[in-house]
Amino acid sequence: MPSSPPASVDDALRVLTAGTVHCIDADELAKKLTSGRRLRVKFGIDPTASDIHLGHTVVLHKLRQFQDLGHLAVLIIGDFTARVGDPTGRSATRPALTAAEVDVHARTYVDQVRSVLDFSPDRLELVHNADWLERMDMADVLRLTGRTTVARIMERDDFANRFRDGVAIALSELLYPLLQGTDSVEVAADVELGGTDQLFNMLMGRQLQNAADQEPQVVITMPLLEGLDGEKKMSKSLGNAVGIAEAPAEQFGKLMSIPDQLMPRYFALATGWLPDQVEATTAALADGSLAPVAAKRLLGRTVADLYHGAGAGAGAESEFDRVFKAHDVPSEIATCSVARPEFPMRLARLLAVAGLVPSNKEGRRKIEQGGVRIAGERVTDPDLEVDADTIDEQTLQVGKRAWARIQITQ
RNA sequence: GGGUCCGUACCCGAGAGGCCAAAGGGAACUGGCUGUAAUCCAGUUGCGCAAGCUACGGGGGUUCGAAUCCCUCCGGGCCCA
Repeated sequence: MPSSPPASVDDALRVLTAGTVHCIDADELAKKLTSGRRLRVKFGIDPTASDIHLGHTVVLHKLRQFQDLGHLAVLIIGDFTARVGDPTGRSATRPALTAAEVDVHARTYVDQVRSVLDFSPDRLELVHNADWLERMDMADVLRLTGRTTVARIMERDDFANRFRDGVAIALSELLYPLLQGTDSVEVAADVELGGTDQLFNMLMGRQLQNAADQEPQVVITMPLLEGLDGEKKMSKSLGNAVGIAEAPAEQFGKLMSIPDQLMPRYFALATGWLPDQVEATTAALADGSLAPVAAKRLLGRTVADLYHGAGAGAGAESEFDRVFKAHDVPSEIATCSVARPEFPMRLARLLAVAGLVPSNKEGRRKIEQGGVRIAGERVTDPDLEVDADTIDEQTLQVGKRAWARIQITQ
């Protein structure tokens, strides 16, 4: 994936600023790069959830680009801040997590980050912000909170909106930007990366670094990637996310379902590609030399390869064709064992027993809607009863994506 | 401390004693079409084979009948101090 390091500062700048929304500011970044120093590039994550999806990788890929250019990624696990809860984008106070929950999340998180970042010791520093935040006493807190004003904090949209709409804001949430800023001082960050929603917090880092007589960090924000619906930002709770730990076939299929106009965005933000490749692909798509369906397949393969190794994408693609073009059953489907005395049984119920539908009633509905097949043959009678011998070793299908093979026991 | 408002299905949200298994939207699901698990169009969406059962924050009450009225508890918002 990474090419050889660009020779000049200009080349580096071009790569590093590609796809960014803010870079505050570019001149400072150029100066830092010109110094020839290995820059300390901070990225903080709060382990409030453990699954990383493509939305999270947008910033991670940018961080990787810094690493590939010889800089040091300073990955901050926000084990302390996770307990406060980042108010960003929240319309309500985040539920507090226990230290134990945070710890579990942090471990899985780091495991998944390995697939994007370079974990060589000279390219990555991993720290936990509880190491310094937990040690602060009341005097430290007063000193810290004295560095900004209520008006300044309330400028943040999240806070302003919630205040205006009469939604609760916990006092601790107001402190969040200060904590994140403190992290920047502690790790002496040269650059901080984050999503656009982090702009305010990251700028607070500059302010605090100034106060601590440090050279302020360059703040770089990346866009928030839209989810599969193409509307809302990708988030697991909205159900529009592609997890990086998901099976390749799942990733491929999900990516095939994104709206066409979203493809350039995903190429730019979710593939880890360098600007040249992104531009070439996007241009080909625009001038018609790359068909939309081919581009989407390329996207799906690229992402699957990225997280499951080269070849995973091709495998996912052929499986996809098998199931959705040839309407064949998948190469591997779950087997469901049912005891012989249970039969004869209504098919609607069997579907529920096999876990293909949540209830008998739903099974009946699916049959009425023409969504149920036995061994490829559509079933139309919602009251159909099946007996053990005819159903043994047969494949049941509900809709386009759910199968089970029935096996009779005893 | 005082006042006041709110809590409805996966989410948002209407309903203000019976016509309420509960409008509408989102979401999801099924079918048709297709380059796709896209778009578009149509349909479905508590459980039960059924009689029926459970459900509108929890508990209790009024009533022939309660999501709707009363009491109480829990959770939350705002205002005044």
